[in-house]
Amino acid sequence: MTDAEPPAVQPSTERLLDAAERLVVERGAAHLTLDAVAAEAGVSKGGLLYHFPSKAALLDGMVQRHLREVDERAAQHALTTWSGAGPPPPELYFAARMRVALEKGSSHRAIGAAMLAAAATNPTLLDPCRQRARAAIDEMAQLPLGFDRAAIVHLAVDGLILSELLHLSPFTEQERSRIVAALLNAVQTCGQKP
Amino acid sequence: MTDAEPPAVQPSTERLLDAAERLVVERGAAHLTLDAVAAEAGVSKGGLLYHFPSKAALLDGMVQRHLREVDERAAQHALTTWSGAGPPPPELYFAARMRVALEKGSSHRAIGAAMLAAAATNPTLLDPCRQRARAAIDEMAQLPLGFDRAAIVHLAVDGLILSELLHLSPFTEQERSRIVAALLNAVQTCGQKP
DNA sequence: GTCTATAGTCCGATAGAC
DNA sequence: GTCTATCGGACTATAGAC
Repeated sequence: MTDAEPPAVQPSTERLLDAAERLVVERGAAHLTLDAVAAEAGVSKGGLLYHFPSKAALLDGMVQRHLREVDERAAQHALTTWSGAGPPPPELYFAARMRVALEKGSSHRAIGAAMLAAAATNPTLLDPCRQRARAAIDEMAQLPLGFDRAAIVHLAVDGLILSELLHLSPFTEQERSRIVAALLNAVQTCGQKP
Repeated sequence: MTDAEPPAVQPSTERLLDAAERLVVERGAAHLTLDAVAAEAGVSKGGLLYHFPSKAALLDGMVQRHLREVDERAAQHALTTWSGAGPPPPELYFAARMRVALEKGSSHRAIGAAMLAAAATNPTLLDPCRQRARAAIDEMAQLPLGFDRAAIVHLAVDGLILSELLHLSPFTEQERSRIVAALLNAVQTCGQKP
C-alpha cells in the first residue's frame, strides 16, 4: 500500500496551477485568491507561497504555462499531420493551433483562464500573449488564405474561446461542431476564391 | 460664470456608470471598487451607494445600460440606412449591430467592460447577454449569408471586441480598418457563394 | 441627495516552528 | 518543503448627520 498514492505524482507547481485554472473557470477571476487556490490544491497558503512568492507570480505562471502548452501541442499536432519531407508549411501550424485552441477540454479548462485572471488584476501580465498574437498576424499575410480571411478566422477562434470562457456562448453542441468544421474547412481549402 | 458648469448635466447614475466603465478598461476589473468608482466620479462612497445599493447592483446597472445603448444605436443606424418602405430586413439589423459594436469609441470605452467586470465576480449577471446572443443566433439561420458564415462573422466581431478589451489585440490601425471593412463586406454582399 | 465615520470581513504577505 | 499564526491593508456595507 505504500506505493498506492497516485495523486502526488505531478510536481507541486503543476497541481497548484491546475487548481488556479479550475477556480477561474468555475467561479470567476475575482474568486482566485491565495486561500482558495491553496484549499483547492489541498495545501496551506504558506505552502502555495513557497512555490509562487506572490499572487502576481502565480498569474505569471498561469500565463506562461498556458502559452507553453499551446505551443507544444500545436507543434506536435502539425508534425503528426505532415507526411511530406522537411518542415510543415505555415498554414499547417496555423490550422494546428486552431485545432488545439478549439479542443473541448482545453478550451473549457485552461485556455484563457490565465489571461482572464491576469487581465482582471494586471494587464501587463498579458504582454507575452500580445507578442504571440502579433507573430500570428505576421504569419497571416503569407498564408494562401490571404490576410483578410486569415484574420477573420483567427478572430472567430478567439471569439469562440473567450465567449465560452465568459459563459457567454449560447451555441448548442451541434452548432458549435458545425462552426468549428466551417472554420477548419476555411483554412484548409485555402486560397481558391470564388 | 454661474452657468459655466457643464460637467453636471447628466443624471448622477450615468456619471457613475461612466466612471465605472473607465476604471475597468484602464485598470482591470479587479480595480473596480466602490471607493475607486466614487473617487473617479467625484462623489463619496455614500453618494455612490445611494444610487446603487450594492456592488452587484452597480454591475447589473453597467450590463443593462450597455445592452440598452447597443440596441438603441443599432436600431437607429438600421433605420437611417434603410430607404425602402416597411421595416428593414434582418440582415440590416445584423450589419447595424456590427457597426455599432465596432465603433472605436464605444468598443474602447464601454462595450464589454461591464461584461468583463460582471464575469469576474458573478457570472450570473451575464444572463441577459447570453439571451441576447441566442436571439442573434436564431436570426443567423435566416440570413441570406447562411448560418456558418454568419456565425463566423459574429464570432469574429466578438473576438475583436474582447481582444481589444483585454489589451490583447496587436493589430495596427490600418489592419483593423481593413478587417472591419472585410467583415462588413462579408455581410453586405450576402449570399453569392463561389 | 450627499456626506462622514465606522463596523465587520477578506485578502496578500511575513515570520517562524517543524 | 509545508505548516500555523498573525499583521496591516483594502474591501463592502451600514448608521446617522446635514
